[in-house]
Amino acid sequence: MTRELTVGEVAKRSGVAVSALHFYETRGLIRSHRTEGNQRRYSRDVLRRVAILKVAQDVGISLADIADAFASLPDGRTPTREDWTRLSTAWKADLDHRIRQLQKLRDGLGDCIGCGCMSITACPLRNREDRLAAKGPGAHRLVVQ
Amino acid sequence: MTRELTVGEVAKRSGVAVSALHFYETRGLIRSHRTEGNQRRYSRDVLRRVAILKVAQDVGISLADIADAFASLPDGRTPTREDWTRLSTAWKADLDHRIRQLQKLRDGLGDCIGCGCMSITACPLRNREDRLAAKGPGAHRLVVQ
DNA sequence: CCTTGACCTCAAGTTAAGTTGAGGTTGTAG
DNA sequence: CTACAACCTCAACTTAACTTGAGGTCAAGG
Repeated sequence: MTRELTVGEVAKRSGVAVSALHFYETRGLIRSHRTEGNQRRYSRDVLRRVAILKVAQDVGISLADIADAFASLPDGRTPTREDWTRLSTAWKADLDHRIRQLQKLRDGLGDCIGCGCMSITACPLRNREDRLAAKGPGAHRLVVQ
Repeated sequence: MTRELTVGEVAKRSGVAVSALHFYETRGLIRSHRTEGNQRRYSRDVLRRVAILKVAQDVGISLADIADAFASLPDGRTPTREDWTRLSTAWKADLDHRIRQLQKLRDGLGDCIGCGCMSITACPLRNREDRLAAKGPGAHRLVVQ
């Protein structure tokens, strides 16, 4: 019952495609070992990894950043409660930050988009507009759902 | 002083690259008219459009969706306060929704990632895990910063 | 007039996060 | 022992949102 899982089983249980699991593996997000016949076998905690991966991804964290966070998890053994807690703490700060940003935006929009305040210097949107000039052309922005 | 703007000026003021402005134009997000010598000229309200575009993009709204929203803006004339307010209202609902989702996630993570509750059926993460199987392989997810 | 910087178009390249397909192997059920 | 589903690898394709480059035009200063 606490048998190891095949890719197909993990795919079914976690809701991601087999090809996505292969891909995550190349990115170091999950690991597996192989049977005699070269087929992947996963230990059960891969399910938790994938679940957390998806949740993080949904809130706009890139796979690269998730990989960085996962790097703090132990390599050889199944993560303990403490290991996950460390991650949780890191995520929580990030989520708090994102929530604050969204709230700022929502409130800024409520006050500003329709208010005609583009002409006054106090408007967040207007500020944004002229301040960002410094950033100039840069790298691609990420994409998230 | 209320002269029209060149691409370079808009780029500098709005903090996006000239190439990005060209690109937005092909996507119908902004418009310009041409001088005798075929150079673009923008009316001042393009600055507001771009500012809002970037803000919306930052919170994870795709250009396609932004274009949809912008489609409700008047074609010929400069948008009025009412026009922007309509947009603002649409954004606000979306932002509220996103904020609620993030909060749910943050709280869920706080309770769940480190709690070892993967084994009990009440855990949001665990539920997510097995419920999503229905979705199966699907379209790409978007990417946003 | 000529140079120099800003513009123009169009095609091709880039990154993220996967998917799709071809060609071949494994494992299990009948 | 033979189907047939599930697995394997590797290369190529996809989408979003741009950037980069090539090859050529426009405009303002000296």
